[in-house]
Amino acid sequence: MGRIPCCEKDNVKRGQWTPEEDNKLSSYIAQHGTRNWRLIPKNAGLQRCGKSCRLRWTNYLRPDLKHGQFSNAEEQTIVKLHSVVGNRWSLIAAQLPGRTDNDVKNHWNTKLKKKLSGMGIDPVTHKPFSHLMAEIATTLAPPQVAHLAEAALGCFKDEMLHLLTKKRIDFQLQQSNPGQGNNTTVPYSKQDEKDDTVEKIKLNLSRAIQEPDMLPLNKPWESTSTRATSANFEGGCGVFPTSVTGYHHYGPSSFANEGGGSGSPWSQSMCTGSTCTAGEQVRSHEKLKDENGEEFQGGKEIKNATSIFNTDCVLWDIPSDDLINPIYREAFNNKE
DNA sequence: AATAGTATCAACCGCAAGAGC
DNA sequence: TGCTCTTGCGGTTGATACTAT
Repeated sequence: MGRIPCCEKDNVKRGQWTPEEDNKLSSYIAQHGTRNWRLIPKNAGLQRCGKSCRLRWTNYLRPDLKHGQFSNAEEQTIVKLHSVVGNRWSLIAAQLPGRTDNDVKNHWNTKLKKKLSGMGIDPVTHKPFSHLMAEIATTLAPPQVAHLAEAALGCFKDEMLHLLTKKRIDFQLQQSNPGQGNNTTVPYSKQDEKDDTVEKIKLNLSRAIQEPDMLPLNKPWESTSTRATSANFEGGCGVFPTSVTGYHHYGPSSFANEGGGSGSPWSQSMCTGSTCTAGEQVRSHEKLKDENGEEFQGGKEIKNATSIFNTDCVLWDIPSDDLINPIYREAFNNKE
């Protein structure tokens, strides 16, 4: 028979809230609190679903909310946290007083994602993807590149292909004009040229081409052994699995050593094709282990999200200048 | 000035897990 | 232990505002 609806939809108003409705809800909650959202609309004289009331209150009416633009510092915080926890908007929002998960999510989707993408950084992995894909582009035929770009970077395929096209030209120019190859397309292209990670990835890409189906389906982190291991915290810091190089460290070191670390720049995209995020890899209810080997659970169980961030391995308990990708820093400093 | 395209963000949806019985 | 209800979450949608042509 399916799921029981949370309320009688026929008798429920939907869409934008009016000021009168806001007043009714606010004054009711001021008097009675927020216990039992199902009853609140009834008691407050609102023809709304309880869920809708809760959302309106938490995302808009709550008196402690900020409604203005995101500050530079807030944006930096979002980017940093997203690089560690992925799309765990509630966790990120918990670090930003006055901001809701919806705010953060919207801001990420409408502004920050594009900003990073425009900077040549994959917003999913927070790694500069251009140098890697350019390497691949020099060795593979375009259809293969397109296929792999899609598999590896999912929803950023278009941006990637754009960069690839540009990069291929740059590389060709570089090769034909040695010494003049001033590649300004994307930051970090020089720094990682010898990165053996690239070689490893290329090797795996070659294998992927031979077995195209493996890309979206191969989810090693779902296997019992890998899953268990990947959920562990190494030394108290987050370690994410990669199907290519073992583990990708998503802690300060990987920022400090951007692009030169042991992790695969595309490991996260690789893992689920188009929609994988760090958050999906450390699912909210997976058991995690802290540095003492004690289990805890991510996400919803952690009512006070700061508990994660106040451990000995506080990823951002470090001066932001030491932590954040220099590319980010530059971009944020140039923030319009 | 009109229209089309794009960006923004409030609101909705379904799912999953916790709480309580 | 299992069921129901409630709550929280992340993804998605749609209305509106804004910009370009």
